[in-house]
Amino acid sequence: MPKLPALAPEPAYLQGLNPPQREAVLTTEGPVLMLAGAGTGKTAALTARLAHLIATRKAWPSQILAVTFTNKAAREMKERIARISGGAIESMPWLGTFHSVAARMLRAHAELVGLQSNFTILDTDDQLRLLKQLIVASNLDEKRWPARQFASVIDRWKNRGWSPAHIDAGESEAFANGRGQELYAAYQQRLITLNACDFGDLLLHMLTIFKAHADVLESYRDRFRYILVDEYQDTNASQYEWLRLLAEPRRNICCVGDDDQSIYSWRGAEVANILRFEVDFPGAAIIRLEQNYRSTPHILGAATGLIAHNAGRLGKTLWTERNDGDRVKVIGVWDGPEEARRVGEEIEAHVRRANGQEGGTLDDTAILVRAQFQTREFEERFIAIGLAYQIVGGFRFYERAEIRDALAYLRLVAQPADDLAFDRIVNVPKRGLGDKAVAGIHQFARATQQPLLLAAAQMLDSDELTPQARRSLGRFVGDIARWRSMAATLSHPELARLLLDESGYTAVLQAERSAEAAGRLENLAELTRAMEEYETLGAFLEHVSLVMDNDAARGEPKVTIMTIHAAKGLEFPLVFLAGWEEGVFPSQRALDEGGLASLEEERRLAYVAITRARTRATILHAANRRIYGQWTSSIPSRFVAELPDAHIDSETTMSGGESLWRAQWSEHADPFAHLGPAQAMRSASRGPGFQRGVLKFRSSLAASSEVETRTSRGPIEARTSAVSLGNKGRDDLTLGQRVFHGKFGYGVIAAIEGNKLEIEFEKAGRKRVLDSFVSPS
DNA sequence: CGGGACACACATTTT
DNA sequence: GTGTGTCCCG
Repeated sequence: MPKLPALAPEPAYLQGLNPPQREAVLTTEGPVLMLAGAGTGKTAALTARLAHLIATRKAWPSQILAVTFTNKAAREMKERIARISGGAIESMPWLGTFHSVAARMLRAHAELVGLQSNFTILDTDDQLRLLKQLIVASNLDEKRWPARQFASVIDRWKNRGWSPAHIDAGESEAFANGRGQELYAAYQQRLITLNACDFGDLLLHMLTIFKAHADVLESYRDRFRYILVDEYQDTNASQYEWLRLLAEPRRNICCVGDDDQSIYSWRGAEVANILRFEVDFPGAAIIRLEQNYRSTPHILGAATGLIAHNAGRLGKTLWTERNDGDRVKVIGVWDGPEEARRVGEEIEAHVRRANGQEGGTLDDTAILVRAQFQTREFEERFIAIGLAYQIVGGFRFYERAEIRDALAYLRLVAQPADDLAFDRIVNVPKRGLGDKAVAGIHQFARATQQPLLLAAAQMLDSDELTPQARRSLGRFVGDIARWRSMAATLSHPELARLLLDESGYTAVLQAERSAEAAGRLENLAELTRAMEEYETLGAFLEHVSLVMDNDAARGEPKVTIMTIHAAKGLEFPLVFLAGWEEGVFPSQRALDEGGLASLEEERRLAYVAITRARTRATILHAANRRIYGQWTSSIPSRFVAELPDAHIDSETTMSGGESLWRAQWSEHADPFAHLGPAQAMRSASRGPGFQRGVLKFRSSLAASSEVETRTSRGPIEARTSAVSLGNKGRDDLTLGQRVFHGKFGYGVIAAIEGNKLEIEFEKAGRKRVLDSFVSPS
C-alpha cells in the first residue's frame, strides 16, 4: 500500500491541540521556553511533544530526559504517554523527578565520589539525628545550635550547588559562629562512611562528577537528544546547573513554567531561572499558553485579579471560552469549628445535588489549606459527621514510626553498614539494650572504625557488656545475620513478614490491643503488600526514600484535605480554601520575615489555590481561631480584599458584615502600597500553631518484656560474620604487658586472640576484653 | 542500669 | 498538643 502523505491523517497526539500547543510540540530543535498558565493544557502539550519526538524517530524513549518536580507529575506524564501512544511507548527510563533521575545516575557512578552503588538515601529524620550527633561531638550546645537549623543551612548550600570546599568564611558564619564549613565537611565525610547521602547530595554529587569526569558527562550528553523540564520556575541553582551541563551542545531543551506559580523559593527555587532562559539560551523560542481549559470565567477572573497585585511578573493573560459558573464565594464565619462545619455542610449539599445529576462525588472536592495544622479542625468535624476524607501529604505513610522501624530492619539486612538503621532498631522492640549498652557499642565501633553491627558482633565475646545485654545483643545480631542469609532465598515481602514476626515487633503490637496498635499492624501489612510491586529490595527502598507517597489508599470516594503546596498541578471541580486570615494566609512568618518578596510568594500561593478549581471555589475566613490552644481573633486576609468584586459573592454569618474590614483593606488597594510588614494589620495574636495534624506515633512500643521471640536463634552466625570480615589486632600490645581498662582497671595480658585479649585484672579478676578498650599503662 | 513519669520549650510550605 | 530531656524508682 503506497503511502500518500497528503492524505495521511494527522497524528492522534496533535488532535485537539490549539495553535500555541502545536507550536510547542512541533518546535523540536533548539531551546524552547513554554510559558504555560494554570490550566492551559501544559501537560497535554508536553506529552504530545514526547510522543512526537518518538513517533517521528527523532529519538528513542531512552534518549529523552524528562524531569518533573513531583512524583505525581511524573506518574501522570507516564500514564498519559502510554495512553496517547496506545501503549506503544511502554517506558521512558529517564522520565522522573530531578531526584530520582539523579539517583539513578549516581548509582551508576557512585564510586567516583566515594560511595558504593547501593548507598542509602537518608530521610529528614535520619539526617537530623546524624547532624545532632555531629553537633554534640563538636562540643556545641545543641539547644543553641539546633540540628534543624543546620539541616536547612546545608540544604541551602546544596541547593546552590556548593560542596564544603565552596563555603567561604562568610558563609561559614551561617552556623555555629563560623564553624559551619567545618561541620558541613564533617557531615559529608560521615555520610560517605555510612555509604549514604541526603536529598541534596543526589544532585550535588552528580555535579561534582560531571565537572571532574568529562567522559561521564559526555556519555550523558550523547545519550540525551532532547531534554524536557516541567515546573521550570521551581528549579534551584544546582538543578539549573545540572540541566545546563546536560543540554550542551545540542541545546534541545524545552522548559515549561509559570512564574506566577513559583511557590518554592524557600526551597531554593529561583524564578530568575525563567527570566534568564533567553540569556543563557540565545535564540530560544518563547511560546505562551494562555487559553485556560480548566476553570470558569469567574474563578479565572478572581485569580487573575489577585495575582495582578504582584509586581515583577512576566505577564500573561489567561482567557477562556467558557461562560458559565458561579462567582467565587467568600464566606466569613465566627470560628474554626464553624468553618469546618460549614464546609462539611456545603460538601453534603453538593453530594445531595450530585445524586440527582451525573458525576459529582466526594472525590470532586478538595479542601486546601496553608499549613498542616489547619487540617485538624476538618478531620475532627468529618469524623463526627462520618464524612470520608483523606489527608494528603503531611503524614506520609513512610514517615510513620512503625513503617520506619520496619524499613530500618530491612535496611540493616540489606546494608549492614547502615548505622542509622542500627541505632533506630537495636532496642525496638525493647530488648534490654539501653543507652549504656548502645554507648558501649558506639565507642567500640568508633575505636575500631567499623559499622555498629559488626562492632556489636565482636563485642559478644568480650566482657564489655552485662550478661543479659550480651545475650539479647547476640540474639539481635544473630537474627540480622540469619535474615541476611535468608534474603537470598525469600522474596522480599516474605522476608519483611518473617522479620517483623521473628523480631517480636508484631507480637508487641498485638499484645497492646489498642486501636492505634491495630492501625499500625494494618500499616505494616500494607507495607509488605506495597513491596510486592518491586523487583528487588533495593528497588523498593529506593522507592521509599524518593517517592514517599502513599497512593495505595484509593477506593471509596472521599474528600481530599491537603496543603496548597501539595495541590499544585492538581484540579478539582469543587474547591474550598480555608483560613484566609492575616497571620494564617499570608502566614505570620511571611509577614514577619522576607518582606515584599515573601508576601508576593504567598499571593502566588493564593493564585495557585484558586486556579485548582474547575467549577466552584469557596473561600473561608474565621474571625476567631484557636492557636496554640489559645483563642485569638483575626481579620480576613488581604487577599480576600484583593479579589475583584465582579467575581465574588460575599457572605458572612456574623453581625456587622464585612464592610468594616473591607474598608480597612481598601486603602491598600494599590498593589504597591503595602510594602513591608509595618503596615500589615495584624491580629492581636502570634502566628498560627503548627502541630501536625493526625496520629503522631511514638516510636516506643509498649513495654511487654514478657513477649518472647520464638525462633531458633544463633549468635554463631553473627560471630562468623564478624570474624569473616577480618580484623587486625593491635601491634602495640604483647603478652604479659600491663594495661589499663576503663571499666576493670589495671591488669596484665594473659592471652591474645585476634582483637580479643584475656587479661588478669588486679581487682576484677580474669576477663576477656576487646583490645580497643585498653591502653598500655 | 533500664524504663517510666513528669516538666519543658516549641511550632509552614517538601523533593 | 507534641516531642524531647531529666529525674527518680524498680
